[in-house]
Amino acid sequence: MIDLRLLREDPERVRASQRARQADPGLVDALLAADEARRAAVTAADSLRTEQKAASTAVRGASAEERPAILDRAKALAAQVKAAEAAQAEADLALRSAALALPNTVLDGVPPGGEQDFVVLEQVGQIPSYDFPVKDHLDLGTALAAIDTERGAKVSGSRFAFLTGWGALLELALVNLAMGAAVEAGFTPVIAPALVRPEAMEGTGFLGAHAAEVYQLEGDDLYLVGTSEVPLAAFHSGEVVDELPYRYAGFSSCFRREAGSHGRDTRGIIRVHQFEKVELFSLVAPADADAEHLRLLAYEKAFLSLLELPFRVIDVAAGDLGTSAARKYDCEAWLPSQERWLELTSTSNCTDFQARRLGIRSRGEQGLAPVATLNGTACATFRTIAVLLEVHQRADGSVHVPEALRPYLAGRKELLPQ
RNA sequence: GGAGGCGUCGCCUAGUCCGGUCUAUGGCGCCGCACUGCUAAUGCGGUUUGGGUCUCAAGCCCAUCGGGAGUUCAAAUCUCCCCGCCUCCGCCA
Repeated sequence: MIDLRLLREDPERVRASQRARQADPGLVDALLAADEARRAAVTAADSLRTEQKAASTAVRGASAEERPAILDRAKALAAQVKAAEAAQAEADLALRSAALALPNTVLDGVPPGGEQDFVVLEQVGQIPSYDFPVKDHLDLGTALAAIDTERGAKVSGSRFAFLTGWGALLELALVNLAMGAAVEAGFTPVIAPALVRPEAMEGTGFLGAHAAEVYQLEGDDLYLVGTSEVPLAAFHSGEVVDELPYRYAGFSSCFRREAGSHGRDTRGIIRVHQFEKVELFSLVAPADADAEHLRLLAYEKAFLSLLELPFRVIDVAAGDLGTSAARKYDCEAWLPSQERWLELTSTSNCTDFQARRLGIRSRGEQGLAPVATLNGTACATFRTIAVLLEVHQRADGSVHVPEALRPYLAGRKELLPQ
C-alpha cells in the first residue's frame, strides 16, 4: 500500500511509475477519487456523531416532560449516524480495494518496460564450455539416482519430484551452507511456518495479481506460502520495532501452483510445485533501504561464488517487478543444457509498501512511521541443484562438488553415477 | 476435539456483576521543566494509536478497552461470532 499523503502531493510520480510498469495509470486517479470520497464520508459521519453525542448526553439530564422530545431527536440522529456510518464503511472499503490494486511506486533508475527490458549490471565468471555433449540436470540426476520425477508425478502429479540419495543430501547441504553463511553475516536464523493466515498473504502483496499462484486450504482459511518472505514479513506485523535493522534468514518449504506457466520448464526440477528455500529478510529505516538492498545483493553474489557458478546480475525492469517491489535485482546462473541464464536468486526493495500494510512501524522524528522491508533469496534448493549438476558435470556423468559444500557431503569431491 | 478462565492507551493495573462527566484509574518506564555544585533524590507538567479539519502550527472534531457484528438515545461494561493466550481432559509425531 502506498502512502496516500505522498499520492495526494505528487500523483504524477505515481502515474509515471504505472507507465514504467506498463500498467494502468488510471488506477492512480481511481485511488485519488476513492480517497476524496472517503474523506467526505468521514467528515459527514463525524459531524453527525458530534450532534448525536450531544443529544445523547441531553437525554440523561432531561426532565420528565422534555424527555420524550429529546429522546425522539436522539433516535432520529442515531438513525442518521447509522446511515452515515454505513456510507463511510462503504467508502473505506472502496478506498482499500483501490489502494490494494496499486503496486509499489518504482524507484528512480529502474529500467522501464517489460520482462525483456532488464539491464545487465555485471557478469561474474565465464560462460562454461564443454568438450563433450552436455546432459541436462534430469539425465544427470537420474544417473546419479539423485532426482526421481517419474515417481514424483506418480505420487503427487506433474512438477513434483523426489530427491533421493545424494540429491537429498545435496539439498540439506545447500540449506546448511546458506544458513551458516547467513548467520555468520549477522542474520538471525528462523524456521518459519509454511501455512499462514490471509492477512499475512495479503500484507505481503501476494493476493493481488499473483493470487492464482497461491495454494489455499479450503477447510482452514490458510494459505501455503510460496516463499518464507511471507511469514518473515508478517513476523513483526502490528508491532513497533526499534533497534533497527533486523535481519532474518528464514527456512521453509515453498509451494507454487505455477498456474500461468503451463508448458514452461516442464522437464526436470527447475520449476516445481514444492521446494525448500532459505530467504533473507531485512527491516531497516527507509533511508537505509537502498544500502540494504545492495548488501543483500552482495550476499547473494557471495553465495553463488561459493557454489562456483557463473552468473550475471540484472536490474529487473519495472513491468516485471512484483506488487510490493520498488526495485529488484536478480542473479541468473548459466544453464548449460539450454544455453541460457536462469534466475537463481532475487532481491527486492519493498520500501515501506509491505510495512504499511502489515503495520510494522518504528519511532522516528516524525513519530511512528512504517519501516522499509527487503527480501532476497539465499538459496532456493531444487533449482540450484539443477544448475549445480549441469554446470559441474563431467564427460563421464560424474559431478564436481564445490569445495564449500564438501563439509556437508561427507567430504565428497564428486558425485558418481550409480 | 471437549470443559473452564483470561485479553484495558510501551509494561503492570483499576473499572466490567448493576450501561450514562470513563474526556478510561494508579504505578513503572519515558520526555520536558524546576531545584540541588555532578547522569541520584524530590516536585511540577506531559506521555495510546489512527483519522478528519486546517497554508504550517496550535486548536477543534471523530474513532479506538483483542477483532467484528448486534441491542440501546447512550457500550470498556449487555448479546453473538471470530482470534489469541492459559489450565484441565482427549488424541497424536
